[in-house]
Amino acid sequence: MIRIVDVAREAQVSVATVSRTLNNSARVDPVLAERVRAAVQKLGYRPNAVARNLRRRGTQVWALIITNLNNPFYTAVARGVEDVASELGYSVLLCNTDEDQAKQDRYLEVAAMERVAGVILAPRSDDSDVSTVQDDQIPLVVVDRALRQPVDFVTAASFEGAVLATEHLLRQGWRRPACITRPADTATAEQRRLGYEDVMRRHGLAPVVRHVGFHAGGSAEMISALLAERDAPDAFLTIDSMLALDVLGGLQRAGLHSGRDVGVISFDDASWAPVVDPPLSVIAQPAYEMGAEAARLLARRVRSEGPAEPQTMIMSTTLIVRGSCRRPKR
Amino acid sequence: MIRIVDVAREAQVSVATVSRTLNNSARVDPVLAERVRAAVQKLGYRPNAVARNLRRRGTQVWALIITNLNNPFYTAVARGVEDVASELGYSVLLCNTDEDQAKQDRYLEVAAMERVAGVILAPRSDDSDVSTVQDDQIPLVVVDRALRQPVDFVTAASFEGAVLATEHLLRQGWRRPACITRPADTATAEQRRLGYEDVMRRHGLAPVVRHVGFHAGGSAEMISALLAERDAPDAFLTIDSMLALDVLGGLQRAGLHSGRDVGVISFDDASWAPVVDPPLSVIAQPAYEMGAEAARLLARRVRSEGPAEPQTMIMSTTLIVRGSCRRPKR
DNA sequence: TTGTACGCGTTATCAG
DNA sequence: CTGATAACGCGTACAA
Repeated sequence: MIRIVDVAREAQVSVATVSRTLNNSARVDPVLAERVRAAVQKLGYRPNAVARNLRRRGTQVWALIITNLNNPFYTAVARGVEDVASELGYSVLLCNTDEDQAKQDRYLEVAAMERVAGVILAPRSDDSDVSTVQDDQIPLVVVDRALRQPVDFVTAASFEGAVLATEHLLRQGWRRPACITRPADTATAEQRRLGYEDVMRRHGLAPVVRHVGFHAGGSAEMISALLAERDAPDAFLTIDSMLALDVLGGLQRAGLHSGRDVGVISFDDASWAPVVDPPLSVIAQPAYEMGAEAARLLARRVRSEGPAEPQTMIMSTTLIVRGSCRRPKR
Repeated sequence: MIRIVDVAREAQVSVATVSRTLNNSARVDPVLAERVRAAVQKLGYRPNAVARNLRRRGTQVWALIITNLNNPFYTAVARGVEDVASELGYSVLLCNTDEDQAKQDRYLEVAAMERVAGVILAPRSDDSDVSTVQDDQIPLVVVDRALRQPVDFVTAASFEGAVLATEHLLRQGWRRPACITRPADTATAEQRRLGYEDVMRRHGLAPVVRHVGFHAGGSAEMISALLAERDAPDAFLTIDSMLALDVLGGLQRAGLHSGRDVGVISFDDASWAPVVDPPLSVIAQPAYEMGAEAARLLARRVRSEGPAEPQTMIMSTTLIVRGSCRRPKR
């Protein structure tokens, strides 16, 4: 490996001068600077970031910890984070917890040990423990799912989105919409369920709620069973696009058609939503922008800018009406 | 920040003993070891990975550089890599190049500077420059898309998959299948096109090929135009699932139905494939396993095991027949 | 403006 | 088995 001293020797200057030219950290005689650059070129020198980080007592790396890389919502968030990060000169350590609390804890531990400059976390549960990074004063921005404790937080208006969706369903004439959601310790899912139940209550209707674990496998049976009940739901609100897929599959097996026999609406505007038949109505979240905003907020924290109190940023959701909620007159 | 010396003082031992107990690198008197562990606990000590990496002259981090985080194929690969990595005690630096050669080069540079232990790369083009990591002797495994030069490489049988797909189309009675593919410097896309053309030629049919750039926007128009031609294709083979979405959208706008008016088959078994109407036939790649195998191969390279010559691993693809290729008798 | 020398926090070597 | 100490490669006071 070729070190800074090698460059210094080649350029006939001191290591300090090499360091200074490479980091523009002080004025350097243009002649020497040129010699340094030539030597760097000639030797193919590449600064050792590890040593630099040790000396600087800090890295240029962020950790982004999400629960499911297969969820297009999170990959969109990740792209938002990544774009802003690379713009600002940070690298992103992307960690996938698989909705596993233990894995999440391990990643937080790794982040702390690697002395990352900041962490963006989509927590598994609303009482996830984040003391690992907090104790080390590592800036943390929570994204998507709220934590019980006050922290910097970027999310979408889940409750309102669910209200929008449920009201749209009822407006079309569906009377027994069900809400397919995720475990109750998932903040976002819970907000959506509450929004749904709120509308149902106001309309004097009985909520029908089903919770589906993340490591599915059972949701297909659950949906088929639900469809076979005596007072089966006549519509569905699913709180993420993977659950929408499950419901669509269930309808298919039952020989039912959305936009005709049942209404379907889901959170997240997946890329396939406009292409299924009929196209799926959705509550879209600005996923990419959420990631980008979380990143910008983190950047401010890393630079210790802005107010000290935790910031919360709630981005609005959009109802996109397609065909899957239609209810023909009968 | 709390350092190893603080622990040593608290436990009334030397730093060497602390280090040894924490790394199990040598026998330590159980009594002292217990005192160390107690001190670690009490002080909340967490080893500084940056310092460790400097001293050990190496990290426990891999870089995974892919072209598009939104492509479910690559997220599946990433999961495979990540699972094996975390099993083996490595962290993964996930980088998204957005099909941008310059971004890819920057990430390779970052990987080299961060002294990652290894790199897994899905290159933008078949003549991407990987000398940045090769010069520094950083083990490299290329995944999915081949490079012109010999390197460790894990991929799926693209040519054969395309042959399978095209023959299936013809078997159903379609006579003018078109191939919608990606730029010709994308090794995998090119293999698929060649497989398609090979079958067409053997059947004495004229190939119809369209290349679509990655930053789409134009593919919708292209497909609509293609559909409007005099001798419009009566079937489509798309080489990835995003192109399939484009084709399905085009058919929808043209009022055509797959599995009736046209046949459609695509590479990659996306999660939505079984749910569109009719369900989409596909050539499935073992994406997760490809990632896992690439990771295992990289792990061997990092440990300098196995033969020195570049290894190539070609995993087989599977034709999954659903409804989208059906051709009713007329 | 330049160079020398020390320290960042660990691990590994070498005496004891 | 333990402890003192020299690296690891870089950035930056401080002195020149």
